[in-house]
Amino acid sequence: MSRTRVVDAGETILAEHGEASVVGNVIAGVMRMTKTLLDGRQQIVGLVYPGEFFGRPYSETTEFAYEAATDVEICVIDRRAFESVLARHPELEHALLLTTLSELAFARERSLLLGCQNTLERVASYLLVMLERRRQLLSGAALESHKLVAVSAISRRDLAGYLGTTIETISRHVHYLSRRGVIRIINASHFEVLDRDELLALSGLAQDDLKLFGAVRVVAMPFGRPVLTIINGAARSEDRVF
Amino acid sequence: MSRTRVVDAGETILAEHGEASVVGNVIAGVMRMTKTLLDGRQQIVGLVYPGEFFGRPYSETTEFAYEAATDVEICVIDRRAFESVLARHPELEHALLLTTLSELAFARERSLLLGCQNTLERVASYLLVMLERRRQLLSGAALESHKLVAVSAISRRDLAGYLGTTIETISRHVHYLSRRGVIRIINASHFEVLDRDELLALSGLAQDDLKLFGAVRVVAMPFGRPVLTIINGAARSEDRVF
DNA sequence: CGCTCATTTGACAGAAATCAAAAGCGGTGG
DNA sequence: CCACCGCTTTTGATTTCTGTCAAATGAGCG
Repeated sequence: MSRTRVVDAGETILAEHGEASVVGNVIAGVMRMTKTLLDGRQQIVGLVYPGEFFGRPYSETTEFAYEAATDVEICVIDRRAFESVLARHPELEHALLLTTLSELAFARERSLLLGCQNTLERVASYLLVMLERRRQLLSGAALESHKLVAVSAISRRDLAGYLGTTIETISRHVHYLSRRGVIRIINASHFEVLDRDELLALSGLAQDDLKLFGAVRVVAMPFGRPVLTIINGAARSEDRVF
Repeated sequence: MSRTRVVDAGETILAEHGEASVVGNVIAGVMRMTKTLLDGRQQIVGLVYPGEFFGRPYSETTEFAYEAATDVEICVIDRRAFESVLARHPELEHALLLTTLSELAFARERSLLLGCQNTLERVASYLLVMLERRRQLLSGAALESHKLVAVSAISRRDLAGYLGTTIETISRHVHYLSRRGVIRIINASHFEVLDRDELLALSGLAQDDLKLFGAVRVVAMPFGRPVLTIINGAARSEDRVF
């Protein structure tokens, strides 16, 4: 029922306001979800990481575009076929509900970021999230606590689009954090976090706000080759529903 | 299993990062969902209108506060009791999934508003949404097309919090729209839209973006007294699942 | 009628976008 | 191995938008 596709960076998988023909999940690489204003201004409303679900079930059309932010390997299935699988497997539909509820909480968390954090706070928040993501991917044992490296998988341009700012502003703030000794710049996409507490303070977020990033974000789907499944922050590999 | 409560404007129904003890739906009035930064800055991440569902199923804690933006009448049920109802009624869980998917699309639409629309565009977008909401509530026959009145149910302060701006900025833009003849100010919360096309142009949104506001937002829950149920823009009253 | 609170209007300041130029980085080919 | 080219990132100067502070006006209400 499903098939694997490799898509080059920049290619569109589903167009904005187009037919919601397929759903699927990302195997490798990162997808971006974008919305565009009439004059061309564009906002990245979400990023889809390996193991995560993408697409729009139960709708004929998409609300935003799904594009490859990096070269991606994805597994796709016809949307209607997927819906009929869900109808036959309530436990899978339940899993999708849990994922969607988490995504919703996450999307609303982003309202806080875009609505009332300044750009320095946004950069700090992003670094904290990248750090958290990395800590989850590496299992507890493999993670040396003194090597707190935040890795940004996407281009600076996409990062700016995601944080609702510009590449210039991000550059300035990253270097400001470096000068203050909060981070060490390894290269344009790798940052060693020297003072996580300070970064948290600079983000303006409450400790509890970061818990959100450890929630269920991945739902193992009944198709595709095994992907990393993350459930409540505990990483397990090689999970497969069917 | 459920009970009706009346809550005064300003009261908190569920606290941020508190126990997600109950879920429910709004019968009358408007609730706001808020998140607060450590220094007190606050963002309204969502509004809950009559007939709409609120609360956080399948989580022990809330990600944001639910407060009464106006005096509200709500119907509440213990969260765990609700979850067990869902477990026994897959069709209800399915309905909740559809609602959650729509809410998610809506939350992401708001990322566009907060991330790359200027404050005038946000005000224009809000007026268009209020107009759309009103057109849906009034059935086709009752709606005189030449009376395009956008009604804001919430205080100016809450509106500012929702649009990620200030009351002063909103005031300036509303009066600018009035001077340009795009709207007529009836009073602080009622605006007659004189030129909907111009408002749409000023919002920067594509026509299709507004369709989103006509999607399923209400799920009839198996408790509470009958509420107005809106399904795909068609208003029906007195619907009840049980 | 006067009180309180919300809204409007004005002046000003600060944050961040924009525009422009320089520097850095990576790949290619001589 | 090094020079060259194109692209991304960084840095600087300037402008614009919008938030902040403060005062005036208006609406609602006892």
